Amino acid sequence: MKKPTNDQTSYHHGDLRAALVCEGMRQLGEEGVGDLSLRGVARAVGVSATAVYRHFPDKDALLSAIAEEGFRMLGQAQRVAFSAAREAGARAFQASGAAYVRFALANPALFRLMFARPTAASRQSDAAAFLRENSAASAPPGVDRGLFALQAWSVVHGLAMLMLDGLAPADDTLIEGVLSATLGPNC
Amino acid sequence: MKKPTNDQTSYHHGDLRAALVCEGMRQLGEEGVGDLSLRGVARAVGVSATAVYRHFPDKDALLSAIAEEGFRMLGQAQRVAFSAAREAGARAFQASGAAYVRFALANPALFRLMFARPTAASRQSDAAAFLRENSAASAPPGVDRGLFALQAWSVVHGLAMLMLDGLAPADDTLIEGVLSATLGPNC
DNA sequence: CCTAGATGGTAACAGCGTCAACATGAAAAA
DNA sequence: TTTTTCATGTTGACGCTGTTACCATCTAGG
Repeated sequence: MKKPTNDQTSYHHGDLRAALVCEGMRQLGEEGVGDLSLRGVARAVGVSATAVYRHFPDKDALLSAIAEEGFRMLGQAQRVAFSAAREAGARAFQASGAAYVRFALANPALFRLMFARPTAASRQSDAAAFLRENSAASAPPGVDRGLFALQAWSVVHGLAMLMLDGLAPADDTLIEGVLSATLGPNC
Repeated sequence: MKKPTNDQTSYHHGDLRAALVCEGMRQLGEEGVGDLSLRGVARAVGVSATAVYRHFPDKDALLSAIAEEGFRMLGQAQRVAFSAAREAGARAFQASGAAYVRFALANPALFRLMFARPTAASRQSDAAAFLRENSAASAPPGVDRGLFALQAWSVVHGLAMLMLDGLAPADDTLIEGVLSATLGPNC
């Protein structure tokens, strides 16, 4: 058979690496980052703990892989929101910012994991690239593009974190309000 | 003797709780949050691991106490920067914002710990109170005070996080630039 | 067909957070 | 002063964790 088998009877798993990342992502949806154990993920996938080491050098690498997948999801959420906006330009950019915050609120543990690691491969992430590219469309004239992008990113990231910590109410109207105030009243 | 003894010979420690928080804070300055173990802190203080449980119900409580101390330090850093500013009002408020970011950069692991826990007693923290109180002085007229405070907090918090993760260069000029752009050009 | 290498499992290690049971000593009660 | 009490510290143990060394199995290529 050419396709990888998924039978429980087969000795080899087929695509264990993907299964581990997937299961890890799933467990992040139910518990916090601290409750995520290498052994637990392996157990859930139905494989011995040490099998993980055939695909990841250590636990941290597995977490990084999960985080990387998270960044991919976040980037896509931003792009979807951007495209879905009726008007292009500044308004669409704000929509992508709101999507950023909403993603964090919808996936608290994952979002925390993504940014909780200095080791992370988050540099030059998908989400970051999106922000840098599209912020220019919304930057007011005469303002440094890079500075504006960083400012926008800071606001959405900070707002997401504060709402995640319960330091600000996770209110959709509030998100729009803060973003409008930051990105300029011309929205 | 009326004073608590600090001799290594004495069975009772004197003020173990404070010593544990202090040592935990110290270790946070050298390693990451993940490398901080209850046993390790107890060992460094020269006490058995289970002695910790006379002062904290579990490890999480110890971490929360450390975080709480961190919030106290952060609040003070903001107040100092605010007072040190020559002009009062908006300019001083911006200075306190810059102090917020610099505190995060100076104490990366501590800052991460402070905000990495949904369980944290970070609600109604010292730093938060300061922001809410003093943001009014800098809010442009006609803008909702609460919204402005949240926006300002989001920017400094997000900027701190991004710089901590290496997603933005930890540049002092950059901090001032982003803050100026956000808090209004009237600074 | 057979062999080599990728992918899996077993057993064991030290370290972790935590609990139950016991020891100590300082301060209140006698 | 003597006695008792109770907060504080210790020992030993349990199950769990990440990780390693070594062995088993399957599958692809000669």
